[in-house]
Amino acid sequence: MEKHMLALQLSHILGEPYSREWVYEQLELPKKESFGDLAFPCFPLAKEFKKNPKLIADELAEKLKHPHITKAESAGGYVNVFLDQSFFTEETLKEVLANDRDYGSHNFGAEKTVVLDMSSPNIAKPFSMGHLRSTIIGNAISNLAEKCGFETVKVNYIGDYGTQFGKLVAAYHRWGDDDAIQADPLTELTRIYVKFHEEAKTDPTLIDEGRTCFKKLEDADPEVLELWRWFKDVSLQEFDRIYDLLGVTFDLTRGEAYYNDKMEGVIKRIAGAGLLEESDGAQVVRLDEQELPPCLIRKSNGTTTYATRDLAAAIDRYESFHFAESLYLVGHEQTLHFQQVKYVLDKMDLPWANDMHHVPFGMILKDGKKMSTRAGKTVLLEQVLQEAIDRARENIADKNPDLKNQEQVARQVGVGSVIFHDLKHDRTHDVEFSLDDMLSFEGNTGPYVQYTHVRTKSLLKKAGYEKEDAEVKLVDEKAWPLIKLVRAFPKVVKESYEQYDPSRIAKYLLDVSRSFNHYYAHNQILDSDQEAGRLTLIYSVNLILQNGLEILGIEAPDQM
RNA sequence: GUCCCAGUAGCUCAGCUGGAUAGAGCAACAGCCUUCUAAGCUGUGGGUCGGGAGUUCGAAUCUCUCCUGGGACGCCA
Repeated sequence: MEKHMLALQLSHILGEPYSREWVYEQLELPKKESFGDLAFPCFPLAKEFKKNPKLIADELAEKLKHPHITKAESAGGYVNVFLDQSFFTEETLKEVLANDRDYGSHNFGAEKTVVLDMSSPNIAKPFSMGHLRSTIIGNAISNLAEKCGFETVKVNYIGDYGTQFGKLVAAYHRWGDDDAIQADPLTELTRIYVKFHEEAKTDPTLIDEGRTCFKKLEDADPEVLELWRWFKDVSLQEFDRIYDLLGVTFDLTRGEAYYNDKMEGVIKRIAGAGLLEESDGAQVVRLDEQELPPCLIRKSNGTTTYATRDLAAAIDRYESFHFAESLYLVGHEQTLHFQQVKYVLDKMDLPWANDMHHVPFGMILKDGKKMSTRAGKTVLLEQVLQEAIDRARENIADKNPDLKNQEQVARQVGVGSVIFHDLKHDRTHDVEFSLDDMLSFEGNTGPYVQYTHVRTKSLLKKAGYEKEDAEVKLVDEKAWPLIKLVRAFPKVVKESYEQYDPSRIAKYLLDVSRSFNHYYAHNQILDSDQEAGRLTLIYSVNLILQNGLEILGIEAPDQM
């Protein structure tokens, strides 16, 4: 609101050709506290006025008068504006108290549904760090969507189909060991899957054998079907353990195989729309106008592809949920695939195809290279989580040995550090895997934010703070940077959702934490002359940290 | 070969869709616990924003080009 206010004032002074909107776009947040709270650069005006920007700034600063602006000064071609701190402090604290737990929420998503395709691990393969990104980012975006008023449907689209399972079955026929699979399913299944690919290097007939086995699966051969079910069951059990640890739930867990009997119908629809063409014995949809390679619908041996299944799934999702947005939390490397799927639906005259968005993310690299199951080069998420929890436990024993619920807090902090580490990075960038980095509890980390939350909680508890007798008046120059951050929260939530970018929340929480800790270290809060007002500020910070961590899917313990 | 993405401090990353002296954290070094949890705070050192050209009042940010790394490019998903 202060930005609109200033834009209006400046536009008024400048006159007709300079609209409020234009001025609003020009306004910036100064980089330094000493430059005030808002700044208007005068360089664009210099040319038109044929005047030195400094002179323009001088004049504007002189003319700018408003009850809620305490000072306007000209510096380096800018008009630096200082806001009335006590007025805006009071406004901010009132706003927080009025909304309380809903502070930062919006309702522009009301009556609309967002479907998220997330996590989507492949059965018979270990849950890797790569799946973590999809799970964690998807979960956070889902939480953001709910903050904005949307209904969400989280779908775990399990990879339980395709030639890879033919290969797995073929591998099982050769080297399968039932006892070993019972004992440690994913490890054993991965072992024979890796072995299959190694052997296939010298014996290419194995690949055909795999394809044949998949064909049998698609034709519902009882023996193959039985194996497939078994692999699937044991895998899902393993995945559930991890979802429990992460605290992530789904509204729908559905495998690709679910769409098996819907394939022919979809293919008929595509053909009916006159899109299907024969090519090298396979059936494809050409996407020449989009300058994309054709989308493969049916392979030459008659089996379907994952594109076909994604098409069937997309149609099914629309018919089930009539989504406003359908998001796919899937790695960067599948960008082309989702473009193809979208265009095929578009060509089928399904207008909602435009509401589908691939939300890509970068890969987790090991020594600068992609980690691949086939090469047996993956880092297992569960081991990482356990290691994180162990380190958190050691920390507690060292720093707060009398803490109650140590095991629970160790879990919250350990898991929180892993989740936060993932979410603080720009979604689309690749990240180099580093255990030490991920399990660090100092600096820009999840535990740092959690610890800050604990501090606010502890202050409120000690003071016996009650929201009912909150004081919204606070004159405290030192608190101003923190107040400004509190003010920004709703906007950060909105932008974070619109950009599908949880890292904005993570970075914001670090800013809030840093600002709070600085304030905390330099100002007495309890038993100070403005204790009541300061506590309301602490309450606001507490609310934001708790809310923000919740959005990221991280728990906030009261003590640690 | 074609297309896409990235390159910022020793390391990991920010940099708000073109603006003021490019910022955090880690690591290193030096301080701060008889006061609200030291998982914290304060300070120091550390940069040719991959190279080059262009656009303009102004470029880490936009355009072009080159270098480097990564990814994708119908019968894997």
